[in-house]
Amino acid sequence: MELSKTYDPKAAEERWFQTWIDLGYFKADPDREGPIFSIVIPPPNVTGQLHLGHALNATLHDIIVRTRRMQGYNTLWLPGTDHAGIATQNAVEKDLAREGKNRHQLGRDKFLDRVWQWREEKGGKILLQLRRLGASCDWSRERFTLDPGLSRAVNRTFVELFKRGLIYRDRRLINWCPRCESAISDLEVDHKEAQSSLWYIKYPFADATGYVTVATTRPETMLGDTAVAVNPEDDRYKSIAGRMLRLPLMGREIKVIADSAVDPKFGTGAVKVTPGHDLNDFEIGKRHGLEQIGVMDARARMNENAGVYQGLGRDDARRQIVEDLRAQGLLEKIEPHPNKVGVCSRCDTVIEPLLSEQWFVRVREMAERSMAAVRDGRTTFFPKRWERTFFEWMENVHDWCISRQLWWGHRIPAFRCDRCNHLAVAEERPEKCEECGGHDLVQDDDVLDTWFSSGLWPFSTLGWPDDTPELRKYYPTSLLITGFDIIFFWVARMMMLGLEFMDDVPFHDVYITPLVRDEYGKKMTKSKGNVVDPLDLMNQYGTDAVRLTLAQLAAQGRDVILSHDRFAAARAFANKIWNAARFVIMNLEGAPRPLPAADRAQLGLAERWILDRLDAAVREVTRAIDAYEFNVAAMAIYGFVWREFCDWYIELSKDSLKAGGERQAAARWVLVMCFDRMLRLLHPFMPFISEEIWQVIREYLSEPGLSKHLAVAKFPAADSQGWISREDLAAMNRCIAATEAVNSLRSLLGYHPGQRVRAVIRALNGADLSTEFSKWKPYALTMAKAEDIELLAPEASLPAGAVTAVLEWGEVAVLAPDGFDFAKALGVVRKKLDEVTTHHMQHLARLNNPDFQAKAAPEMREQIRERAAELESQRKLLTEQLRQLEAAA
RNA sequence: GGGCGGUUAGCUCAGCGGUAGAGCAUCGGCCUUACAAGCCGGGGGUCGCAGGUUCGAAACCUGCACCGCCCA
Repeated sequence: MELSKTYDPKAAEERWFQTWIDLGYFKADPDREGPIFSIVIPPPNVTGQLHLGHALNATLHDIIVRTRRMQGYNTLWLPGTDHAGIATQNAVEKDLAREGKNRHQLGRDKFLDRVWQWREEKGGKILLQLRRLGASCDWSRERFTLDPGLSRAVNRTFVELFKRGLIYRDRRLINWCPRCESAISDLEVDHKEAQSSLWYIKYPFADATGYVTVATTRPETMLGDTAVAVNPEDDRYKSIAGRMLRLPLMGREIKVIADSAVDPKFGTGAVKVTPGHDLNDFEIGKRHGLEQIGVMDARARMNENAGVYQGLGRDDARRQIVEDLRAQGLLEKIEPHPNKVGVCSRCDTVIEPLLSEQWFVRVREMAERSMAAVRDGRTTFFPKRWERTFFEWMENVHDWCISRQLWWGHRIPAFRCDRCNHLAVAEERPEKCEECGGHDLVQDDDVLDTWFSSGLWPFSTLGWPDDTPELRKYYPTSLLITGFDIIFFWVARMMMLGLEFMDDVPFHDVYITPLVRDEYGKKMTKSKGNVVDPLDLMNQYGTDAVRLTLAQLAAQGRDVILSHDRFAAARAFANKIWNAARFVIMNLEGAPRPLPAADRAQLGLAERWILDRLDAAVREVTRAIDAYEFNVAAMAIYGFVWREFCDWYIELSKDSLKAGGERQAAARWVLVMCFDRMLRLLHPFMPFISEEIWQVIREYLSEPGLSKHLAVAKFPAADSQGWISREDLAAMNRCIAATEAVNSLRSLLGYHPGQRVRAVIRALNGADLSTEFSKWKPYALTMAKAEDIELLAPEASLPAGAVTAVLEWGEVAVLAPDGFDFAKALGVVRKKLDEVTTHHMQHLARLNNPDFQAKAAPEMREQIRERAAELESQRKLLTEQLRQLEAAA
């Protein structure tokens, strides 16, 4: 097969993904034997578009999933999306608005039809994008939170929690988005810095004997005031506690109360209390039995409790109220005041704390169980420190408001009897009222928070509440990979609900991915316009290169900062592998298929060395993946492929390949062997190019039961016997060091790259390297383009007219060309001498330090002593060398 | 206000108690038939600052500065 000169990612990407799917490689089979590895995708928003966070997340998922699959695990990676209540409803409402319509005109059923239609046409695009990335999910098991099965799980959960007394209904102050016209959870409120004002308002005493000035950031809510509060320790106000005030504009009488929650340093130290519109005031109100008056409606317009202001929006009301207070002489002053306002994380509208009747989940006990599970290590976070974040939130968790005043979502399974007002909570609509037997049952209008259904994801997707083989086999899942911003929203909910309903944690490990930032370290957001589209990157660099780059950048506990250079480097790497493959394949021309295995006892030093290096890479990559050190794994493969296999072994193999016979056969076998295992190692990171190449290599392999595709081939394991002795490994390292020294000298001496040179080597301290030298001399000759390299006797002197490099174990000298200006070499030698001298001094200082002698570990003392001796020899050689150069120059 | 993380070569990051590393970029030399998305070679860092612990600190402790994030 001919391979083109550069790698074309497009062709391979299109070819293989569909093949893998068609052959069902990614399908999980609960009946299969083997250890289990299961993972459910953090369901992206059905409205979502792939961004780099998803791309990173999916890449890491795929790396570990492919690895486990190749390692023979019974593997499940289950994909899907969530219905994203507010986001999706917003998207469709926007479409409607463009047509000049709104959902109320359509009515609930028609509107829902429309959302489903939208979902069919535009939703779930992100899953296609994940396929493009190569995600090896079991696509036949794709789930959606509003699927019938998952909806049944939601109903069951709701009813059960209700029965267990963990779901209740209550009227309290909740975060209300006046644009979405729905309650939202604390977590869906973002706090934004705003430059606001502090209004100082005079509240006259009811008996007209003066006034108290209160400071407020929200004058419009004063219409709902039911008290003014002061701190009981505040001497300024001690005398007025208990007196009555007349609320301006409204005229009703309110009391001055003392409550320690009041901060005497804020404003005047006296604050208005509005239990109907402020969470703190709500708490104060409860303590003092104050009335709660809501003065706004669902769209944050003033309501019937707002007197003459009824009908005004809250901003207009504020202006009007301030105006009226001013006119009545009750506005003392206005001060600028930086303030944090809560806004809806979905639509940026300022949140209104609103009194309303909602459904809540009591989470305390479930939170305790979740924390215990993490404390016991039944679930472990990577990196570990995120456990703290998890605990902090769990410890301070409030009951979870789960009802949303939306249409798109799971409708709450609660039914109210029109006749007797009895409320029944049931999975299915009851035939008749269990109290009065009436037939007019009205289902609750509200739907559930999307996270309520997402919280069931690890088991609802596996068939719960039915006892399915999937559920039994794949729950608890092995691993969850997600971003830290989701720990509260989702991880916490899954933990609570998993423990509550499955009596076991939903996952054993939680890997928290880094956050992806742009090249300037800024968070990518649409509003900043610095969003990089992963699909553009894939088109530009190839999917494999994007994946490898993301893996390389994913260091635990750090943000990922994008760099185009890194993507380009990964693309270069893909090309490097491609060309290495071309080399190997060209040299297999005429070789038998499969190749006969070489006799390992007959393998040369270089062959045993590269096989050993490969094993080292296999061990390191395996270890790193197990530890979720994706960057380390990626770099280990990169280093092996490029620095060891390509730079050294391929070059060394050329002589053997030319030699023909046994040597050629052995080199071919080693090349194929290395390439095969290298590709297997690489496959989880770069699935497309590895499969593309492997298909060609495969014909030369003779493994029993060899799979048709790399996607399901066995992941490599290091050879148990080992390929090389300690001595031979050291010898090969000396070969490499000597070669590098010769090349360095070639460059210093100004030899043309093609020109052959003569070099000599002399071991330090009388060591005899003659045996090993005979083994590696041919390699050094090739790699250093040397005409000859001679190993000198330890006592022999170096030839005149040569320049020397000093290594740890000896020196290497290359003859200078005619007319070489030796002065050029002086700088290099001086620098080296300085370096060695400095180190030598440091070592001597330590050895001469009595404390070091007394306290350092014996092995350390020995090590330093040896090293000092080595440095001293080097110093002598360099000094001598310098003297000679000075004489020659 | 409470908490977390970061600060190491121009850039992006490893290293986390005993000779300061990688990749990219940069500079010099090469079109050496696998690869110029390449090959060979070189330069480049008082490891944020100040104390402390230690025979020994980039690493451990304390404080500070700056950057980023989370929670209130």
